[in-house]
Amino acid sequence: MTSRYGTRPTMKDVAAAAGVALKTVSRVVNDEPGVTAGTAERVRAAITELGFRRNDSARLLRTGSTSSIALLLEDIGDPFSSALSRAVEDIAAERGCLLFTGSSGEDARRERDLALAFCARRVDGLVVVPAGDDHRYLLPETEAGTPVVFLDRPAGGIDADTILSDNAGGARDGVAHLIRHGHTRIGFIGDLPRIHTSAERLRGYRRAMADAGLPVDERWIATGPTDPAHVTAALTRLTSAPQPVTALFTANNRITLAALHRLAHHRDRPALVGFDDLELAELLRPGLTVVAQDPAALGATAARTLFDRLGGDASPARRIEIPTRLIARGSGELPPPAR
Amino acid sequence: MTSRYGTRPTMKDVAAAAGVALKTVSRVVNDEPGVTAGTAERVRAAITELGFRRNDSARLLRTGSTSSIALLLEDIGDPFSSALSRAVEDIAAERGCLLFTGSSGEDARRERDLALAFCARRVDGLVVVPAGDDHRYLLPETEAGTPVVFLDRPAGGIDADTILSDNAGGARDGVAHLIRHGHTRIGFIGDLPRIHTSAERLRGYRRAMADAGLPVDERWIATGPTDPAHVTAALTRLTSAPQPVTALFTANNRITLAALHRLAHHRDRPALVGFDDLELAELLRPGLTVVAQDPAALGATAARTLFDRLGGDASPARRIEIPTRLIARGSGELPPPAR
DNA sequence: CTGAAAGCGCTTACAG
DNA sequence: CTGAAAGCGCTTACAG
Repeated sequence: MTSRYGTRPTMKDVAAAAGVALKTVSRVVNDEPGVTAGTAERVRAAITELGFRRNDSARLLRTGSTSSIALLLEDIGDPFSSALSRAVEDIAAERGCLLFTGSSGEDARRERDLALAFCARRVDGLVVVPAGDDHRYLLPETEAGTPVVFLDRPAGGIDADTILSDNAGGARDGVAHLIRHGHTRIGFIGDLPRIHTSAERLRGYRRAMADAGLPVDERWIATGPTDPAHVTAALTRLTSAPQPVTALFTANNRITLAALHRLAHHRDRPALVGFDDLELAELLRPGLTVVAQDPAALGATAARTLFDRLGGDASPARRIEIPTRLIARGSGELPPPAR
Repeated sequence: MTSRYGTRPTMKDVAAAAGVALKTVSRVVNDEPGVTAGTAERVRAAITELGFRRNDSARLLRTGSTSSIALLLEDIGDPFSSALSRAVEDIAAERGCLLFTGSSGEDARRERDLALAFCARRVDGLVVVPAGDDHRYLLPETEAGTPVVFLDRPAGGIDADTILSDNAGGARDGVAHLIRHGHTRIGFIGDLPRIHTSAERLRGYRRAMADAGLPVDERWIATGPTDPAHVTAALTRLTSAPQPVTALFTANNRITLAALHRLAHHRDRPALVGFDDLELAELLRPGLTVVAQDPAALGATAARTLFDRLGGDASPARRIEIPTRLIARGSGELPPPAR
């Protein structure tokens, strides 16, 4: 143990200790053929004695690939992002790839800074959950051969692989479910309409209503910020109108949560279907009926697409929609009040 | 745009294009002084024209630090791990550090492989949520100057900074809460006792009972695997004995979840306090009373400790306990049945 | 089977 | 103000 604190032995040190050339050490470390058993033994002894461990960053600089990819999320701390991460990590691990993760916090500027920082590290590829809507800043990177796959939301200004949930189809299914249970006046509470997922879910709502031949009163549709105060206000407006809605479709988990809080003390609860599943949904009374996304499939598909590109797939950019699943647990099967 | 696909321009290319030396390009890229405005302008033009972006991996090889740290979790996909990640990422970002994350899946072997892979990349430091109980494999790394901070569970065979929840104190608070509400026969359902957090929480249970002068019947204590089947069996045993317990302390979120499922159809529900908070806990009827950990504080403290070490702090290894918080919502305030 | 030289893309240390 | 040389820790390409 001669290593001074903070100084690591290099192949050069090992070579000197074993009385061989650098290249011979490299051969032993990498299990390359062409080293006598005796020489290899001497080298291994020196490696153990010095506590040598190969510097992979140096190795990878020479090699050209970094064996790492980056995943840029909205917020690694939320359950949806973390489920995506796990799926991406598993696929990366199969390929011997390490994973950088980073959170944009919905800030387009931070998304850009992080993405470019990852590219500057020369990650082999990038999976991005977009925060902003202009991704032309990534064009030089993709042109230089760093593949980028967009996840959960579409990118702007760049033609690249995109993996999305079937937002419109899922919302349509959820609303159709409410219609099947006798509802005709159905409210929609959603996020800002400029957000792609939000617009798609609203489209699904309209489609379900149209498919059933039901008219839509525009006052039944509330889009805007998803903080509890706004959601609560929208909910009150929809349920206390002269002709109140008898059912609600809440278009994401934050909205569903706020609505549940508001409805907890509500008599004559409207039926409710939410987009996104929640942890204790089946333990509520009534159980919460949801349109669940499949984050594991989203993440895995994004990662596989990325590795396909790294493997040389040069076909046109793909756009893949992952199906959602309706889980009926009670709240979506409440009948409308008898008139 | 002369970049061929897959080939990135280097400082050498920029230098040639601008008709200057490599070093001058470096100066411009790094905003170092000592370049005339005109020269700098020529260099910048060449950078833009070629689409040059500095290779930070190469830079960092020369510099010695990688400006990255790694966080090794049990499973990035679970809410506790992801909350830790976010906290660590925020502190790392303040320092301009990128974050590798990886999941051991509770497998000691995988923990080791991942930790050493990160060390081989020469991350500046490592935060590890232990899966195994022998971490001597990290001794050469810490000796070589790579600081390691252990999080959520203690390490084995290595003297290093450790950040833990106050598991014993939290469990004691939860059980004392049940005692204050009139319970004397209180069941404990916990994980395998060889797991540190599990043993500590059991210790807290015993302490609360002893502090109140209450005897403990060993049949009230069930430790073992935390799959729903085992938990349900334990629960049935505890609540259907001749002298059943009137209250339960469930020692982690998986156990609490399984217990809630089992109790949903139960008349004369026992009071319940769970260790770990759950997302919809306050919307249940009764609301779920919990002892909540503070993953944000755990992660932030671990990351700060790591950066203290990187900043040169060479004081003895620290062991920091983060307080828990009792959140009363109803289930823990149910009285024992009148006799 | 073994090794000396060149190079991955940068920064450091020094000279003009 | 500018640059030529050496070096970070490895691998590649080639020679003996």
